Amino acid sequence: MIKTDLEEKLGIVIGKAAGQITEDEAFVSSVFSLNIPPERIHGDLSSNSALQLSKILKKNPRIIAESLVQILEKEISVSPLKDEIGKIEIAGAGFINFFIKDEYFYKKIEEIIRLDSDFGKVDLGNKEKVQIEFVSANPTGPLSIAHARQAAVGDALSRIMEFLGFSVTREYYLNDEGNQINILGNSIKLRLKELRGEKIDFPEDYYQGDYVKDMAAEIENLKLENQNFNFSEYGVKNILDGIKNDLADFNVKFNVWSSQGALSKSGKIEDTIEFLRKKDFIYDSEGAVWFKSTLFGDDKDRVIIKSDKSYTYLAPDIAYHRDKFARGFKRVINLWGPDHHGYIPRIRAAVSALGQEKDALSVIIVQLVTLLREGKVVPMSTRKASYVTLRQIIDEVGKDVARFFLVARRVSSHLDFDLDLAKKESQENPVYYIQYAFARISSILHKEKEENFPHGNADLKLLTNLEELMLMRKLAQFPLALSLCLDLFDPYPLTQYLVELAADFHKCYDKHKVLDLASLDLSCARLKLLNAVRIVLRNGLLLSGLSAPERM
RNA sequence: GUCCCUGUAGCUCAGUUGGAGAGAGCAUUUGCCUUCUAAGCAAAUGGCCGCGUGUUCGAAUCACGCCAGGGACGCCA
Repeated sequence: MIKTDLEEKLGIVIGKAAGQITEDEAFVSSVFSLNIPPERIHGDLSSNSALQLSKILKKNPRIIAESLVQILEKEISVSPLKDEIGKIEIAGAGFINFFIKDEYFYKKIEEIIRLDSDFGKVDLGNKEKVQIEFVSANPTGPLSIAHARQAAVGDALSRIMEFLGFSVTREYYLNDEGNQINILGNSIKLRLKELRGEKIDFPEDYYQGDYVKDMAAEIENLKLENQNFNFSEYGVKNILDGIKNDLADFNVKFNVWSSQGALSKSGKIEDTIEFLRKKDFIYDSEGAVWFKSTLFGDDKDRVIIKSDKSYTYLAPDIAYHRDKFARGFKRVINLWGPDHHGYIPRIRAAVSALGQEKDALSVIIVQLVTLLREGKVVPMSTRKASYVTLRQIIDEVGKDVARFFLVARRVSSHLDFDLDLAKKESQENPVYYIQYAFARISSILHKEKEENFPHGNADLKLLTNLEELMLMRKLAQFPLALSLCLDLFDPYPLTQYLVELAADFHKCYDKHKVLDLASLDLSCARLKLLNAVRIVLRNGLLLSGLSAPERM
């Protein structure tokens, strides 16, 4: 969790004070937390230390709070904190509330403007190499709304982690061999026959989508088929191009596309199995080869080579994960759909067997999206092709609306995406609420250039209205929102924060006119504040993968 | 049967990890543009936080048990 300098320093002082009361400093330093109180009148920071201590000391929390405050006031008066902390109050059951002096926030504004696009950047990652693998949809059909959610979440998370000092590689694992790919090739072949007038019987488990017919038509039109024509290869390449194109239009980029076919050819699967066999994590039984995953907490051992000598999906996947760590990643994050959740103990076992620490692998289950049209559930199945594609979503509701919608909720939440509602509400969509704030500021700053308000050295002390003070406080909380995203491995707290920031801005905008030649000094101070708001809004929008339009 | 996710306002969802009168957006109702973008602001209405028991000074939050919805439990990928 990121703490501001102020919180850090204050935390130490509270720890000391609590230590004096309990005579056990080591214990108390971990007990309390600093929070933001529910209402402004309660101050800017709140400590529950007295409530926590009352548990151990078996005394009335308010009495403990009073002794704590006495010590705190004394300590603070002789420390640098005296310039930043104002009033200290006891409220409620025994909360100790701190009021931060406005000077602290004026300095924050200066800091934001100075750091600009770097504001909020805290080096938590120390350039640690992190791999985030997401989407990884099989190249047997276009991306669906479920993939879109993974794409939006994975991309935003990557941006945030990069911003917080990690060296992030975004990777797409391409399952470009095996049964399903053969079926894809056969599906195209059969559609081509059909196109040429042959009577065919199209099996139910073949790919039913129109894109298969389209590919068949292209093969026919361009006369691509010859003796050695590989339908599967053609299908994979064609579909993959479409996937890449869709992702690019969704503002999602990958650094590495990993091919399972290439992995097979490299011999790394055999090497990995050999490695595990030497460690005695492998045995033969019933004509198959098994991985002793129970040694590492799995329910039962898993087959990696079937009795027909072909691999199960697990074999290349273990090799793939071995390869990830061999490439130097200290932390590997997989975004998977909920249908893979039963697979987690297996792959965790494999990673442990490969000699990696437990927390080197994080698996984030991105819950399903239920797509609704006119209030009815749209069924999703790649084989049956009765689903809505990412492309359609982008075309129908727009990239920003879709991305915001997909990223603004906890990944562990099931999500209802009503297409008609999304379109209908697009006028009132929260993403526009945020972008509108940015556009309004841009407009003022644009106008200011014509009229020339010299706000570079403006006196921020002139900002004393409640709305302005609230806005400044919200700006200072930006790093907190980012750190929450990192703690949860989920970008939604950032979008939440941006809505709040935009709301504080709109309130301020509505009440206080910025550009007024009659009160030049005040105008300049407000311009400086707006500049800081503009910077934070822009940083936040970009980290969420959303655009920051200057006009709307 | 076992495991995972979810259950909070009419709808979609937050609730900073156990704290202060339960919040936001949409929907409904009512005000506010001769002034920097009304894609905005202000206000009203709306709650057995799925149900029960327990732990605690304190529970939407933790534990246990139910109920409901979704998903996973292969020598498929």
